[in-house]
Order: sequence, then C-alpha cells, then structure tokens
Amino acid sequence: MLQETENKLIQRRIEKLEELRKDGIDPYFNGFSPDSFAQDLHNKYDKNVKEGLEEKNIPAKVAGRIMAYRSFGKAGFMKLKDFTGYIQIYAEKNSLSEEDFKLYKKLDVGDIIGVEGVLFKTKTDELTIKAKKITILTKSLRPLPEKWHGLKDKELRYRQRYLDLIVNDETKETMLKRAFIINSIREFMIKNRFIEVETPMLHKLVTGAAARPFKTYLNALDMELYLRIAPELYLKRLIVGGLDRVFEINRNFRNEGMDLKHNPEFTMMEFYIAYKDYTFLMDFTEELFDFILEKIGVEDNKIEFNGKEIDFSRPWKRLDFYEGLKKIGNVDDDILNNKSKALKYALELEKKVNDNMSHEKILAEIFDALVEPNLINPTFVVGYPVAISPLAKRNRKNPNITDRFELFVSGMEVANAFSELNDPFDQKERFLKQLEERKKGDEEASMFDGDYIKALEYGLPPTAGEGVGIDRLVMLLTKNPSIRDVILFPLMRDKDE
RNA sequence: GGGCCGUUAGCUCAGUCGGUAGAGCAGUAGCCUUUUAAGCUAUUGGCCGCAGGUUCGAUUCCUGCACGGCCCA
Repeated sequence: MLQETENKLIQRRIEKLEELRKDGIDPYFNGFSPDSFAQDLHNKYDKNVKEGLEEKNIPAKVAGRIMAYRSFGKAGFMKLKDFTGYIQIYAEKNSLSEEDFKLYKKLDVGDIIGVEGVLFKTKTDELTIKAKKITILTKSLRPLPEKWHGLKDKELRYRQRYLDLIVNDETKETMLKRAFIINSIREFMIKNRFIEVETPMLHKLVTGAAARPFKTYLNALDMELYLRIAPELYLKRLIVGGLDRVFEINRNFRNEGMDLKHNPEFTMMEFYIAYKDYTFLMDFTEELFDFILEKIGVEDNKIEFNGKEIDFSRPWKRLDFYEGLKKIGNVDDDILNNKSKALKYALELEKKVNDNMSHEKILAEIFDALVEPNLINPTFVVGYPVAISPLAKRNRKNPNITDRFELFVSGMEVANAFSELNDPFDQKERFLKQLEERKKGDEEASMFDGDYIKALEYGLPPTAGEGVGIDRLVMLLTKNPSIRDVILFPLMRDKDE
C-alpha cells in the first residue's frame, strides 16, 4: 500500500522518515519504556495547585500517539494519547537538546513518541509535561482523519477499526465497556461457583440451536466439519461428567442473514447448572443483570435504548407464548388451532413460511412478527411448544409445552433457557422428529447425535441451562442500536482497493 | 430478498437548472516561547465510486453494477 506515491501527504511523511534516518534516528526505535500513563497522572496531580508544582520536579515518562500539535516558533504543545487517556506535552527550545528540538519540529500528528520531562500546570491550569527528552518510537506515514469531525463514515469505521479507535473515543469507550461487562459476567459466574470451560468450535454434527451452519473441512482426517452454532450438547456432556456448574463465553457461527441484530459470528455465554430448573434461571438471570447494572453504575435500574426507557426493576414480566399471541398479537383462536389458517396468516405477514413447517414453527414466526417488537421492558416468554424446543424438558402438567423461557428486551431476544431434557427416550424421539423436519427441507433442524443420547443414558442430572447473547446485551448497555458497533471487527463484504 | 438514501481532496462537507469543481481541517512555506479546533499571511492537492447510454460536451440527466447506511421482510 505504501506505493501510493502519488499521494503527496504520504510522500512527504516518507521524506521526513528518511531525513530522520539521515540524522541517525531510528524512526521505529524500540527501547523506550514509559513509567506513567496519562490518566494516572491526571488522577494523581490534577488536584495539585499550579504554584510550585514545577519546582517539585516530579518526573514523568510517557509514550503515546500525537493527537494534536500546536507549534509557535521556539515552543509548542502536543496532545499525547495513550490507552488510558490524554496528557499534554510542552516542548520548548530552552528545555530540549538541539537534536530533540529539531526532532520535535519534524513531528506530525499521528506519530508515536516517548517523552521524558517534569510536570507543571499551564496558565489555564492544565496538567502538562515539560519535555526534557523526546524520542520517536514510530513514524506514522498516513494522515489521520480530521481532528474536529473525526471519522464519521461508518464503512471506514468498520473496515479500519484501528483508525476508528484512534480517532473516536466513543468507540474505544464502547469496546472497553464491553470488556468490562464480560469481566463482570465472569465474576458473577465464578462467584456462583461456575467453572469456565472451552468446548469444540469444530463440530461433526449441527446441534444445539435452529440455524444453518458454516461448513469446513479437516484434511488430516478427510472429514467434513461444521463451525458450531451452539455449544449446548458439549456443555451438557460436562454435566453428565459431574462438573455440575459450567459456563462458556465464546463465539457461535450461524450462516444466516446480517442485519442490525445479527453478525455471522457472535458471542454467547452458555451455562448449565445441575439440580435446578428454569424457574431458578429466571431469578438467576435477574440477579446477573442486577450485578452487571450495578457494576457499570446504573443506579435506578433504568436505561434508555432506541429512544425508549427500559426498566430492569425486578421482578420482570412473564408472558405465556400463547397468551402473548392472543393478547399482544391479537391472533385469533382459529389461527392458534388450525395450521393452514396459521400458514395463511403468516404469509400475509410476509413471513418465509411453508406447508412443510410445523404449526408451532409457523406460530413462532407470527410471534416474532407481532409480539416480540412489543416486548420492551425485560420479559420472560414461557410456555414454548415442544415442537420448536427439541432439547427442553416437557412441562409436567401440559406435555405439549416445555419448561423454557426466552428473555426479550427492547424487542430483542437476549437469552434462551430451559430445564434440560434428560430423558434419553424422549430426547431420541425429539431428534428423530428433527430429522423428519430436516428431510422435509428444514435446513435449520437439528441433526441426530447418538453419542449425546448415550451420555443421557449414563444419566444427566436434572439441570437448567441458558444462553445469553453478549453482543445484544452490550448493545443495550452501551446504547448502540447496531451490533456492528459493539463488535471490534464486524464482517464486511469484500471491496476491491 | 424489496424499498429509500449515500459515494466529490487524506478527513468533514458544499456545489454544478449539463460547459471537467469549492470550503474548513490536514499538508507545504513564512512569522510567533503557555496553546486548547491556537493565530496571521501565502500556497499545494481531485479518474466528482465503476461501467455503459443520451448529448457537440456528463461529476451533474438515464440505465446497470459495486460498496455502505437506514427502513421493511
């Protein structure tokens, strides 16, 4: 890419780099180790009064990228950015060696430098380092986006996230918050004695969710494999193995459409806990959210998202699947009772449905269209039909529905949980049913996992399990309506350059 | 998959009722030792997304394509 010699801005910087080399300066010098970070210096010394600070001769050694450069003849200021924040640098001729002052005059916005000096405060009371020594650590050859408007073009921000991170502090804040949220979740799980595990990404069978997979190939064993759509069956094998409380925070891959809420690879936390059921998980999920909200400093349990207030105060609403269809979706009884009427109605709603689908699956599509968008405050939807829940335990009173819930917030599915089906006979039937669906053309139907049945035959204790969509959770808590804004490197179509 | 919008200088954006373009920032040269989007003076920089059509002439109008955004499914 450096061959773009026609670009004079880059050309000029390459010239500067060569001038540095001529002066015996390594423009990629690696031998400077900072002893302070910008934000730490502010935390420590912002309170100090201006008078006498410089006389205290407090040394500071920092490294970072030049984000602003204001020069006037024999002195000037720079705004230096490191991973914690910004610190101002003052460079004046009298305080620097002749070589360092010459170097200073050659610096560009974007260059990465190391600075040693002493702290003082400017006229306007800003904590600043008076440079005694300046070292260039990396010459930057490309000009940064404009200092005031930054980088707005979303396409460039996603494709060149490094630039976005340099220039747009909100992006950095979002990603730091994401890391913090994930750490909080981990802390909560470990506090509750869960064990963090890693299960395979490469699967021989497509199971654990209703989705189309990515296919790949293992040369060594001459074997077709799939990138996992969910870790569910492996995690439950670990419960069979006696680990009792396990969780995994990792990527799933689903070969489906991309939109505001979907990226082909996305992050889920799945967890399983023995000797509990789905009602426990509702409480546990509320507690988990309480914990996270408190950690990130939400005090009144309320956040704003997409212009609407969302209240996480407990207990959250519970809504039966069929009740929801009737009362929120205003769906007539004959649609609930008659498949062909449901199909006709779903088609009117422009849903991609066909006659091969089960009645329940069609109802789920109608639910998706008419009910989900109305579930703004956190809502546990319960009473999902067995036909669309092949891994969930049947309800004892009504064998046509399962002990399962999905959590919706702001119209988005954020979690899915159930009491795990641990009866190997029933599980086998469900798998066979899924195979039928698959034969009928449902590419999202589960495959038959014989080894999993074998594991159930050894005995899966009564267990509850849940998956939480981490990206969507981060969207809510960082007020980003697009999943691409909470993923560092969202998938983008190829573009010829 | 459908609809709408966008693509002009490194970045943020104007603009041309069709006659090959402009600002601010960045860059360059100069002045300036406490600036905060520093200031002042001068100045460089463009396959106007790509391909085709209409036209004497297209960055502008039309069609197609690519990429992106938003909305719908």
